[in-house]
Amino acid sequence: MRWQPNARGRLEQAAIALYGESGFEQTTVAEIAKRAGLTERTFFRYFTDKREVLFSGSEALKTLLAEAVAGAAASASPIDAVAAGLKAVALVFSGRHEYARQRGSIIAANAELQERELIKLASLVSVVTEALRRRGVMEPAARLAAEAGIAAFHVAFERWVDQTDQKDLWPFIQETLVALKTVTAGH
Amino acid sequence: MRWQPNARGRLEQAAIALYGESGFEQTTVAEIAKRAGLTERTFFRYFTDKREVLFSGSEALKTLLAEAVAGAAASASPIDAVAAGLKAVALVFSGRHEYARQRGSIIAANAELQERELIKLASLVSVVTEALRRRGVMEPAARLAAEAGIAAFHVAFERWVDQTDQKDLWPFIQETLVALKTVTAGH
DNA sequence: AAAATGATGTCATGGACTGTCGTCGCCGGC
DNA sequence: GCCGGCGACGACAGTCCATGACATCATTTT
Repeated sequence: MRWQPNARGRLEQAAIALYGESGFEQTTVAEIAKRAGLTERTFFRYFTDKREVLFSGSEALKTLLAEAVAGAAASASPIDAVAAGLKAVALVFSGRHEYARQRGSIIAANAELQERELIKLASLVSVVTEALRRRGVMEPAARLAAEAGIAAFHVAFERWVDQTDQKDLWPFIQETLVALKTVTAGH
Repeated sequence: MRWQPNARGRLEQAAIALYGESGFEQTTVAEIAKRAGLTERTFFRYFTDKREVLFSGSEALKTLLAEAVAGAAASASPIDAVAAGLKAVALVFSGRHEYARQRGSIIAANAELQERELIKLASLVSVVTEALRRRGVMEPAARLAAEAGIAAFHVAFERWVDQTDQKDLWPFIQETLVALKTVTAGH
């Protein structure tokens, strides 16, 4: 075999390790590649940019979310369909609390990474909006339900990451959705 | 006088013009500086990066928003205080519809710019959250009201930009807030 | 066994950003 | 009025991210 297997995985591991050890800005792509036993050029064949290493999972999340929203009970209201989607997403994170925490602290330390995180969340909003539209929800309700749901998810996720007791993400999302409902009601 | 006045303004004008003419990625900082009669190095003395030119106004928006939320009637609910803040912001955009449209189309054409736009919106969320906290609103209500309000603003702003008839932004925000309330109510 | 394929390396280049230092008008103290 | 500091800018060199073009070579196909 001419090359070691799983080049992508090695790059990913090397990158996350270095981002954690030295910080995102301080680590160069050349260093990542070297630790993975590859070249800088090869890094960019697997990841479009230095940030994308930390976000490659988001594609799978999009399809999962889209399908779960689409598959919600036909009788479910828009926001409940979104909630069903978020529940499916929450399941994926069970047992990944520690990973989410590490990744979160890397991202929290760098503005560029926060930008990327936000655009990934925005792409989730798009996907959910589209799924709701297919369920027959009209604009702007579809977009707003998606925005509200993803915002709740975001807040709930941060709260979940910031504590150690509760393993499951879903209860956090549920609580947050209820709180959101209360707050938008206006009294 | 050794140099022409208003270096910053000239850079801003040059940049926006070039971004509009040739696209954001295609225009180099060297070109911008040259058109402004300055050097690349000077560009980076005024703007932290190539994108920031299009977002320098957001700082003023933050303070305006914070003060308007803080200054809302003491009896106002959290979401109404946010709405009061958004109303103040909306006023700023009266008469800037055309500018908003141009700027919006530049941003829509480039993912990096969308990332920056999103982080600026996120910073508005932070500011509003903080203002609500000072009003005595507890977490997570403060954060959620801020997220919901800014999401509504975002949606309303896009709708406002995408049409030509209605000059005022505020009615769009009002409608969107009502729609959000309906959608989060869940039926 | 020759040819196509695919993963990687090598080389070269452009462009964003940064550090450093030099220049030179301007301004305040004296 | 002279002088030294200050502020705004230019000049220059350097780093790193990112990408294109092409070479290499094991594996697979035919």
